[in-house]
Amino acid sequence: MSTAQETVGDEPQPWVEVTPDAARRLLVAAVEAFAERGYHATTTRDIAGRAGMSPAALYIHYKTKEELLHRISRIGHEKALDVLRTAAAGEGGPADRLAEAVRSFVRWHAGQHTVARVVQYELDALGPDARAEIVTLRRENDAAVRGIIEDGVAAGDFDVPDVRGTTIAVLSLCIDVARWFNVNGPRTPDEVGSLYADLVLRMVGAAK
Amino acid sequence: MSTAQETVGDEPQPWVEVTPDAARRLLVAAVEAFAERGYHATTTRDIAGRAGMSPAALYIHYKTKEELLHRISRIGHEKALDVLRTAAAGEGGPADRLAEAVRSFVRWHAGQHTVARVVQYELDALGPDARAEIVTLRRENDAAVRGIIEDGVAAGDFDVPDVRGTTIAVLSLCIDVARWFNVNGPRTPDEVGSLYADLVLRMVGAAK
DNA sequence: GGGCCGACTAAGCGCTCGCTCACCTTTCGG
DNA sequence: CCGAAAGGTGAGCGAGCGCTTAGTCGGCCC
Repeated sequence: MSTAQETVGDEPQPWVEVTPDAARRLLVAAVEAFAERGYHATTTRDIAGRAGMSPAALYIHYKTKEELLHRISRIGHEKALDVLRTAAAGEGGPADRLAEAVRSFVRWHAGQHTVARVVQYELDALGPDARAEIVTLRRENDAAVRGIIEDGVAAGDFDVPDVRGTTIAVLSLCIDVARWFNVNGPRTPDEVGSLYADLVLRMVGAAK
Repeated sequence: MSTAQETVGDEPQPWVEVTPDAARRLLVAAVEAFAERGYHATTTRDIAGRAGMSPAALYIHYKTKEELLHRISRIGHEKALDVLRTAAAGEGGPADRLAEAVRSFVRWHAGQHTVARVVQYELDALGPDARAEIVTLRRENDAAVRGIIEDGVAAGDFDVPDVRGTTIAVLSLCIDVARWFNVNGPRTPDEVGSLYADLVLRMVGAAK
């Protein structure tokens, strides 16, 4: 998944797998619109307009407005999960791996906060089938983080009385970055990632 | 604000200040509907129906659908802020006060997660004036938490390299409880509150 | 008992929504 | 040079939206 050429300069271009070009432009426009106003407040006319096309053009590439959201959600979740798993599978002890996982997961949620907002907060607008699929992906996030924490506890590096609860808290902390992060704020995604990695190591009682 | 009789049995009835009775029933119905489906996906017919009234009845008590959201947001924020401030002004050292603040703030967000969800995630549906008013209330949350952390640092009880960043993280952690908390899940609001109080004390490096 | 006033409803207005359809261009293999 | 396929447009349909209006009903003061 990360093998494709996905960056141009230092700006991530996470939609190269969406073809043809018009379909990608529509999808990028939808991400912007959904993140700004929410799924239900966004009109198909608005999406098409941002992509420089007529309202009818949307229906050549997508069956419904909901399909757009579904595609965005699936791709977004897969990207985030990929980022998390790569870090979780890295070298070093549990503390290093947890720190790196949090750092990169947070960096993604801050840097891609428009996508992340759509992915995290518009889930309920999906129908039952699509929602079920996304929920499955989400559980894998949980499993990845819990795995590292369990490793740390087993190795005696962490002191965590409630592994499941702490896992939820760590993920919740990272995900909520998408809600409050502001591009014009004082912090870069990198800085937030480092701060949060430090905070999470404290939460799990990582030995210095 | 907390002087009124606001509990019946052990269930909070946070809307006693809304009169007359029909206006309160509409507001409670709106909270349920907004929390379930989101503001934009909720229709005035749905709200009125849940309150057992005709669609037109809504407009006798509220000028617009947005006024309903505004009222809910303001009251909800005031309640949460009240809970937080009461704990922050309590006795004991910074660690005790921070733990109690987190415990009760989290308990509120879990127990009242329908209200909290509306309050936290539907802010953008408000017009500029109403939003500005709510943002002001939110900053007071921030100030309350930051105050305790600064006290702890000054007293030498906490070890916090980045006070502002840590404040954001602590509040973010508490607020996000409203998103994931599930009444049918394994944890009570009390249990989540205690878990989170412990995690936050670790985040600020509170001396044992 | 009569008149008034606040609470509520049935009906529906004007509008915008998601989506469709008839038609127009461009591209390209044979 | 032709015909089909792919990608696009302008106009507009049916539905459902937020909200209004005209009128009904019941309680209350004189």
